[in-house]
Amino acid sequence: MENEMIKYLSKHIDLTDKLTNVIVESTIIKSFKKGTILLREGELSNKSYFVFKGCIRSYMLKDGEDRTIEFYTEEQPVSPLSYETGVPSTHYLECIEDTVVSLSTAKHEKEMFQKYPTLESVCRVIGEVMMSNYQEAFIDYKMMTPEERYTNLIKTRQNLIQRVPQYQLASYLGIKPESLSRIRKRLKQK
Amino acid sequence: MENEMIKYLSKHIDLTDKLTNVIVESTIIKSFKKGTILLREGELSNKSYFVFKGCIRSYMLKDGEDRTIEFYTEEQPVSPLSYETGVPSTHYLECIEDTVVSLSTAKHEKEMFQKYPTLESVCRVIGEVMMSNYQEAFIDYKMMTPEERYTNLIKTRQNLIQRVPQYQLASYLGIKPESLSRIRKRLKQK
DNA sequence: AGCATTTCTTAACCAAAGTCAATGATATAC
DNA sequence: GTATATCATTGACTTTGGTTAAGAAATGCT
Repeated sequence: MENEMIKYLSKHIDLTDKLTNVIVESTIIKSFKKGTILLREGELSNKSYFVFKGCIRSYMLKDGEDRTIEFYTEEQPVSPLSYETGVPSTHYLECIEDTVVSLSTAKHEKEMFQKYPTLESVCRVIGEVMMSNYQEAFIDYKMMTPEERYTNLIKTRQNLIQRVPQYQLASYLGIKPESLSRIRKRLKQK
Repeated sequence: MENEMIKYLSKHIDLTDKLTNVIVESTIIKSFKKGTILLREGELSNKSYFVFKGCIRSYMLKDGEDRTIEFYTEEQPVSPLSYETGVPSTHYLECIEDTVVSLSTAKHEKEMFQKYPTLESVCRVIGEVMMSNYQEAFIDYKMMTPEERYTNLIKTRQNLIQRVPQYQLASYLGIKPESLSRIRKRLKQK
């Protein structure tokens, strides 16, 4: 399991053997059953995750409605906003499949950063890459129509479409389930 | 001018006097005339900016149309995606007013990080806060209708509405100028 | 397996944004 | 200061998504 995490980190920076060991040894692995809520609205989080297997969905309630913010699947890091800012969470984190993650706490992370400054560099770089990805996702969202967003999702995250219920996909795409149904119908006719 | 930058950094972390001095001394200040293009599609950028005065607009061309991604005004940092990733830029950076910025290059930044590791901490923390803000902006965008986005903009960035031409605002809100016109009309009637 | 619940699709109708085209209003250039 | 560009508004019409309600399909539970 840890190997996947090292593989992920290595994509962004050259890890020394020593650092690799430190990471592997201090990694805590946890499993959660489908349906487990990892974080609720109003709660503080001091945990961040790295998904090895399964899927975590982040969503919020607006006007009583469930709106998906993001799906985190294999090899994706999950760091709740309130992890960084200390502000109570506005959104939920839910395992929508049986999920295996590694877990890290803010305290533990801080200690590690002090012991191994290169690790902080790693995290800064990764943070910046995540930031870039996020910016790009936002831009894409803004530039595309719902239909384009759906066809784009088919291209970029084909597996999500199989794994995730339509109504969650719909809210992820910023539309109602009925509209997603219509879009699918429209596309079939082409 | 540098004071504003120190003020901004201090919001996120306690700066030592020494670090403050280092930052002030190594700051390069530049002025650009309205209309100056700082970065073009396809170019690589190794520069990041911090806006003291004026406004930088980032936009891209999609189907020959000019779509605004973001407006950067006083006290906002601007770091092009390609600054981090080394990938040619997909978007433009344009000064839509006479603009004064501080400038930092990737090379200079790297040197500074090696000399002053705390500075890297500062940047990591700021990066994470920016990431949070960005995530939140994205979520807001997804959760709101165009009309809500416009009224929200009035609340949060009133000055933008005065400074920026309607058609740029429209593309920033993800709609056509005609629709923004209609939204404004609708709101007046209330 | 059989029943209940949840999720997905369809249809009719409404509201809002896109499109196209024309007209006013502002800026900008000369 | 006037001519010219650009930008903003308006109107008629189209397209697409939201809403509501119904029924079909899938899933869960005992």
